[in-house]
Amino acid sequence: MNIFNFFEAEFQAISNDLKGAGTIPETVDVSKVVFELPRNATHGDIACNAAMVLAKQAKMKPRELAELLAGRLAGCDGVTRVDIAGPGFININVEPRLWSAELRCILAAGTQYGRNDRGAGKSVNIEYVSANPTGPLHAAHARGAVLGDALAGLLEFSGWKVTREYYVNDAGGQVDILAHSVYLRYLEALGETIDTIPPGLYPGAYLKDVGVALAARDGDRYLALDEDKWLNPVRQFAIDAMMAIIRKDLVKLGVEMDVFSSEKALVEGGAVQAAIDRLQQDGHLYCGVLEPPKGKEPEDWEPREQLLFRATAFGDDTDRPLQKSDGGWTYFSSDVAYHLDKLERTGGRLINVFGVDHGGYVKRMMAAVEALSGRKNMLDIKLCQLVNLMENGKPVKMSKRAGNFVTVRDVVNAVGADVIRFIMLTRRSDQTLDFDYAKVTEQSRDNPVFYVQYAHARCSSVLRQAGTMPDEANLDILTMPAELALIKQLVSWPRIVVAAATTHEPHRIAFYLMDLASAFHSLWTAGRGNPALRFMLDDDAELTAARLWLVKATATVIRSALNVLAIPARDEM
RNA sequence: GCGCUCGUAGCUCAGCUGGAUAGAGCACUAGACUACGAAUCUAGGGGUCGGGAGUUCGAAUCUUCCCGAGCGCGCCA
Repeated sequence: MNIFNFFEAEFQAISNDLKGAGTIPETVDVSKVVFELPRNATHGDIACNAAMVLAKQAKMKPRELAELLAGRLAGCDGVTRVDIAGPGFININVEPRLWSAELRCILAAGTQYGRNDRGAGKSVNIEYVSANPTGPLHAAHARGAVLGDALAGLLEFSGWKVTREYYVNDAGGQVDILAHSVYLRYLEALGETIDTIPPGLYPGAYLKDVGVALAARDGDRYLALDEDKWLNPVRQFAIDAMMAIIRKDLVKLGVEMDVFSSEKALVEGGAVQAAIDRLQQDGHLYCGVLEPPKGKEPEDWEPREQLLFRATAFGDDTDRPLQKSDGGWTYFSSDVAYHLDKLERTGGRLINVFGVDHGGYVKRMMAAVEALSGRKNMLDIKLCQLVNLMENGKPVKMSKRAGNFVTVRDVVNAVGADVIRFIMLTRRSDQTLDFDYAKVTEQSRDNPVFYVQYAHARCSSVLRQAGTMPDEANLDILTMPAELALIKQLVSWPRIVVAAATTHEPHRIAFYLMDLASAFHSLWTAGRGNPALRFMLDDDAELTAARLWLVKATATVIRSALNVLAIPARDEM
């Protein structure tokens, strides 16, 4: 039993008791009452906000209610003192044994410590990366990849049934351009001289290999054909080649998708028409003329009547067109179909990880999912800000026009997947992030990956030197402030998981790991100045045993948290 | 013009969905080394949380209006 859950359960009993006695009304809602570690350690071991949260409902003054509750809480097992402070905080001090009991839970659970069942086995679909199949993943894609993947690990750790999904935009104009670009390289492979790649086509050298491979497989059969004859096979070949590259890049990053969904298959299977029929039936569509956007009117704007989705009924700023002037579907309408497909397949919630450049797309997608599902909050969209690649503080130059950009593969080869996975989570996802090659491989406090891994390596080092672990230890004797500070940090892990999972914010795990590492490094160094604080003591086998278990628990929690991020812990640096 | 994401220490950023005297790291100052028990740690100075108004016991957090930055705004995806 988690110490916080213990007090929450005790509080539940106390409030029921008070309700029964008529001291507080039956209707009082205690769901916002929390027991937590106070920010300031001088405020005791555990703080409770109940008096402030419930004062209005109970029609009592916060301090008065606090007095009442404090009296009851003082009677709970292990409580040594209860104070009331500030506007009505109830600060509880407990016997150290309550903390060491938690330590035993950690050791019993191993790296499963922190897991919870909030998801209750329900399905959630996370769509991320979904880069166009027109080239290798570039560095900016890595952030979305890591965010989505960490989120997936986090939600699994919280009891959700997670599907990791990549949406392949293999229909539409971009892949036609790809096909034309590859066709040029194909001609080149067959001996024709290509001076310059015409503007509008993909100039990247990575397409040369694709042209060569196409020539090797199919020979010169497309040479004399008209475009409408070669376009389909060349396009398919190119898309397959690009997706093979992208999958390899993802594997290098440690990302393994469960599902790759094809836009082309969706469209050809009639899913768009089906989705539109569905919206039509439910009365969400109409034909109308859109106002041009104010302030920035496109030069070629022509008012025209078109099929529109009534997105404004679901909070969007304007209604959204579903059909292009040439009669084809807009990207939005195939995306509507795709989200309907995901809703039906998943039978649960959806999460999309988008780049910031798709920010303007969020409202209409939320609107569409609400219209399709008939429910709010079925879709959460995480926007991923830009990554600035740096080398010793200076931006890395990239020339898009020449087609040479820094790829995910380049970065993985330079610094390793573990470093990328961690560093990408050292900022909130909606904050821009500087990724400095030099700094992220530095072996110092400046580099959070190193700092965390080093803490784990130090734990391993101690355990190595100790040899075998003592079978039993009296953990109740771990009572020094620095020890208790570390234990409290360890005990926080399950709550971090819950908070990060419910807010869909995996960066909290990275920050937690840094805090935990800091608490451990601090305790470690304390032993330097004061030999009595060392983990292994020649003259005190009992304390040594207890401290070894503390070290073991620390390593366990670090490993558990790194596991969620799919980063292996290291035993040596 | 409208919308989205932001604005927190000199710099880079957290802030547990409204809680206590707003926290870290870097840098700066002063200290601690028998190197996997110094790749680290301890202590110190440093703030009008962009600005105004509002909501309430209580606001960095919620509402609203300004200022500033980035992104987006039918027939690209």
